[in-house]
Amino acid sequence: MTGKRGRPRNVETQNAILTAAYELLLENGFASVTIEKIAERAQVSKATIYKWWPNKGAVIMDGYMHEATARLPVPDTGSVFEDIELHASNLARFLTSREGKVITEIIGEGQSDPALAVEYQTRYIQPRRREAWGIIEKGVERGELKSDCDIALCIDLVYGAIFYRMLVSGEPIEDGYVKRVVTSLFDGIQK
Amino acid sequence: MTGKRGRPRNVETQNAILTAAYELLLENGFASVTIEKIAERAQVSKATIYKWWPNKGAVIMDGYMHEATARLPVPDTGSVFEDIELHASNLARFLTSREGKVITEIIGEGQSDPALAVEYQTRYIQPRRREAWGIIEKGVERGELKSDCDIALCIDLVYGAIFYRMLVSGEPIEDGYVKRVVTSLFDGIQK
Amino acid sequence: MTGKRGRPRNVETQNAILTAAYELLLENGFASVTIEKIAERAQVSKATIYKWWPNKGAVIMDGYMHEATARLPVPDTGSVFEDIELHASNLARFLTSREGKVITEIIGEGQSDPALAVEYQTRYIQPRRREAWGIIEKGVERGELKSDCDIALCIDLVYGAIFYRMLVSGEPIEDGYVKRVVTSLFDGIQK
Amino acid sequence: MTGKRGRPRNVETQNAILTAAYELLLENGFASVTIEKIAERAQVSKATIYKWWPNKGAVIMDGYMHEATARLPVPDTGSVFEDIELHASNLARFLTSREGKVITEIIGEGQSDPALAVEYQTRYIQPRRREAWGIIEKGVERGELKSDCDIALCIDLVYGAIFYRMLVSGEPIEDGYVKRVVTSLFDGIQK
DNA sequence: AGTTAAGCGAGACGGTACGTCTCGTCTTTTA
DNA sequence: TAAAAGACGAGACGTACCGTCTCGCTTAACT
Repeated sequence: MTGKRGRPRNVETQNAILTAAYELLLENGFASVTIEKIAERAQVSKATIYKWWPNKGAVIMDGYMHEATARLPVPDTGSVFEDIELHASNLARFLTSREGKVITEIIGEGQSDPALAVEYQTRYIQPRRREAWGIIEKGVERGELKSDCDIALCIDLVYGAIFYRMLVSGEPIEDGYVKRVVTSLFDGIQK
Repeated sequence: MTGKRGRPRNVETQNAILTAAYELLLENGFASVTIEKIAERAQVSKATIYKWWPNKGAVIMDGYMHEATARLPVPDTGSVFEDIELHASNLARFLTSREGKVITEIIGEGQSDPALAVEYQTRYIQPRRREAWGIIEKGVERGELKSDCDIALCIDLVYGAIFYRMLVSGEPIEDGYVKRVVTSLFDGIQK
Repeated sequence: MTGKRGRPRNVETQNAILTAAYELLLENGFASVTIEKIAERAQVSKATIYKWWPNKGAVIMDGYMHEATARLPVPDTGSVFEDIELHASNLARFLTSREGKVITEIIGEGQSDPALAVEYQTRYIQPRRREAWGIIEKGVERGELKSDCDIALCIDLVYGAIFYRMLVSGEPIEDGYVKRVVTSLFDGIQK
Repeated sequence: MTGKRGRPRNVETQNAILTAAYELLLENGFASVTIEKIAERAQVSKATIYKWWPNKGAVIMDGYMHEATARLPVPDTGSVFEDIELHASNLARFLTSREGKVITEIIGEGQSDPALAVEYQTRYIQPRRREAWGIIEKGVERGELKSDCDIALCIDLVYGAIFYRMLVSGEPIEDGYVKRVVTSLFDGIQK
């Protein structure tokens, strides 16, 4: 009775939409991506897009996750310090790239669109956090970090500093910045 | 010869515009504020608005700075730890308020609008940073903090963590969070 | 071997479509009947409708002929005057009813849809004309009317006046109108 | 206070819209005229059209009245018979022309659009009726017609027959048809 | 006092995108 | 093999804002 009745969804169509959305995103930035332009480029009817996504944010987010390039490897050198510095540096480098700029725009849009915020949190931010969590956990197990170390908090501190520069203060993330962040946190700043 | 010829600018008009912009901002959020609605509420012609501001972001930013309530006091207890914890807690409390939500929306919009980004950086973020800078500087002078302490970095770490929760991870800023942030940073996390 | 292979055509389906079309027609008027709504109400696929009818006009016309209520009786009192007056009065009364309104809408649509026009002419108008023709013919045979009477023209005059009020001038067809029409035509208007 | 405030309406714009509407009407018929196409051809924003007309029917009706060619002269030969026959023949000839076909479409559309119906009745049909009224009235005054002649009814009969052929029965209006209509009506059909 | 330049409200306008609707076609599965 | 379910491209709908552009009126400073 149930199962698959009717004409099945055309995967080509979906791909065309997501690809078009991503291309436009890279070309012109979030603000000037339009459902109309996506439809035109993907050779697709607007109605088809509205059938499968509730709004612009959702299509773009999906397009981003669909097209965005390969996952960065999670480092495992045997040293928490080096691992976390590598992982955070990779993030910083990515955020300043053409592709990375795009997720800062998505995050920006998410400030006025709770549904979009949930999307990027679960699909982009949390996976990244889980990687960092594993790195730090191993550091605790190896005895490199205090045994009562609050891992979530450490993540907030390191990655917070990077996002803060990108999203809030606008200052550039110069060479060695991440290393200084991690050093300060590891050693503490108190005399 | 140049001087002031013609009818002078009406200050009432400017105030009406800024107030209307701010009210709409609080009522409906950044995304649904429009120049058209501002003009209607302020009993002002759209052209008048466009004459004095280049775009929506600028009016709203100005409206925000014009109306936003009293400055928070900069604490000075004699202890860096306590001062920075108080200052950051005030910020955190503010950001989670109705009024504070509004600047996260402005920051969000700034991700796709460089001019707006410059505005909130110079008019909101940098003043806050200067306050924090003063607090930390005094801590260094008093010998509470390492003498080679990188003050800008410390600010990034503390305030970055808070903004990160607000803008990026979406996790709530629970009671005691700021204290834990400052403690971790002061003591370091290394064994 | 050829005969009837596969699933046979379902008569229920046809009825459901025609009934649905007619119901929607009565409820909302011609303009807001859509193939989509017919399909939904008849629990039928749109493709099935398109398989059997070329367009909306055709389904509605068929639905109308399928469902429209009993034929009016053709009067035969022995007097042309009375017969034609009765027949035309019946038409006038019908045209001003809920159901009758519907065919004026169909005729209206027919002005931009030649195929539909042919349909209602052959299936509705011409049968009515043939009835009138019979009535008048008898009047000629009985010697009540001039022997060289142009029957088609007489029909045009009587029924034309009624349709003219309905479709063109928009004036109501008040009591006694039809009688006055027939009287004027029988007696002539010349002094 | 009242009078002319704000930028005045651009007459060129209105003309462009009405002309475009009329051209499209002649080219493709009522059914395929589109607000979108009118806007495109008139180099005008859709919003401007919607500002001044409530719907497609209204623009087209206005376009028709704006562009439609010169009024036909009202004949005055001294004979009612000849005058009415001329007047009705002119109408018949017009209705079968390219331009005339267009008002039968408008009348058709009016069957599902009461506002449009009121428009063409007051702006097209009633003026024509008033002309015919004058012709017949003079005939009564001259003693050519019965003194108790119901003028409105006479108009219904003559013009009704013509519209009936155009809108309802679909039969062509051949040469001499109008003369036969008027003759039958003048002489009566009764023996 | 008269002239002149600018401020300003009202509102028209071309343009662009929105999200919805219906059309008519096409592609599956089910009976 | 007929039919339902339903995906799909096309394209019009009517609405909302954008940013620009007349208008005509006001208001002051400069003649």
